[in-house]
Amino acid sequence: MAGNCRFTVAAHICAVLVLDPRITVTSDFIAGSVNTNPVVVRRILAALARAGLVTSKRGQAGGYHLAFAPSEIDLARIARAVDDDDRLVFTPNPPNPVCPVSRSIRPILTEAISHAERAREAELSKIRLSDIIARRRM
Amino acid sequence: MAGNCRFTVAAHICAVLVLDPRITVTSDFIAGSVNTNPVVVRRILAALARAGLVTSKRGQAGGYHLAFAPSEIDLARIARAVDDDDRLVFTPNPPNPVCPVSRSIRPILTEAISHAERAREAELSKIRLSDIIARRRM
DNA sequence: CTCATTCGTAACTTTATCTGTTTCGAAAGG
DNA sequence: CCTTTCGAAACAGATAAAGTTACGAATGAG
Repeated sequence: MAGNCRFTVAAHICAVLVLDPRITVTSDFIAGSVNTNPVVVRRILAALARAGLVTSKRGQAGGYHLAFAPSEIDLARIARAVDDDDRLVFTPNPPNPVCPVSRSIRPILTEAISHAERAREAELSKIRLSDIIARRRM
Repeated sequence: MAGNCRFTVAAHICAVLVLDPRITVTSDFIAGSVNTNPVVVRRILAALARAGLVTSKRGQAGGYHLAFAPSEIDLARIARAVDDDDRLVFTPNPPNPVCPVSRSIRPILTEAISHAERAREAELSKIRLSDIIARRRM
């Protein structure tokens, strides 16, 4: 698996939190919707909380809330919250200083990849939680 | 490691092949530039050959050639050749049919991710091998 | 105050993937 | 014939993700 499900699970979790914003939702309830373990859900929610997208409360009647209106949270924000910032894209081996390609290719590719990631994020930012809720089958 | 170095290594390999298109380059030589094992290089080259981007010849004076002019190969083409098509983005667990979010979120996210990937590819396609060679330090 | 509930987090297992390596057969040519 | 070189399988080690167990800390109900 050269990837992970954190982004889609995080989006799913956020969508559940939107369903009825008045209710404090427990990780146990969300785990039922996502069909996984509550600790897995709490791990994702911890990342979302670190990014300021959700708030949490412990104890009885505790659980999670969205920190923003559904129209203020887009998919790019969710992706940034749960995606690993420094994914390995270059071999850890040092470049061969004798080879002209080796000497110069990294900054060129770094720039290209950075532009590509920005384009990807821009596209994800077009979809907001409010759009997802509007399009769901009831 | 939630990722791999195949794309950057593949781009590096292609750039080496461009250096002098008259020469048939061995995986051993390329491995020296990339600073890794020849078998690793051949694995990447096998993917590039499957995509039709390079040709190979066995035996003495054997090795690899680009199948197209450097101006006809862009980074998106290289990425498509070596990237896993069906990366895991959804949890393998079945959706919970009782939950309205669970029932409807996958197609919505699938579409959003597909648009985002298209935007990423479009950006990568702007850089061609000829651009990379033109920008290298000699 | 006590106790049940719930989050926060660490630790561990299982599984999957990537990279590197060894090995060997097949093709190609000197 | 024999060296070179690719093609591909097989394996080890490292890393990461997902799931699970466990337990402490916070919170509020009674």
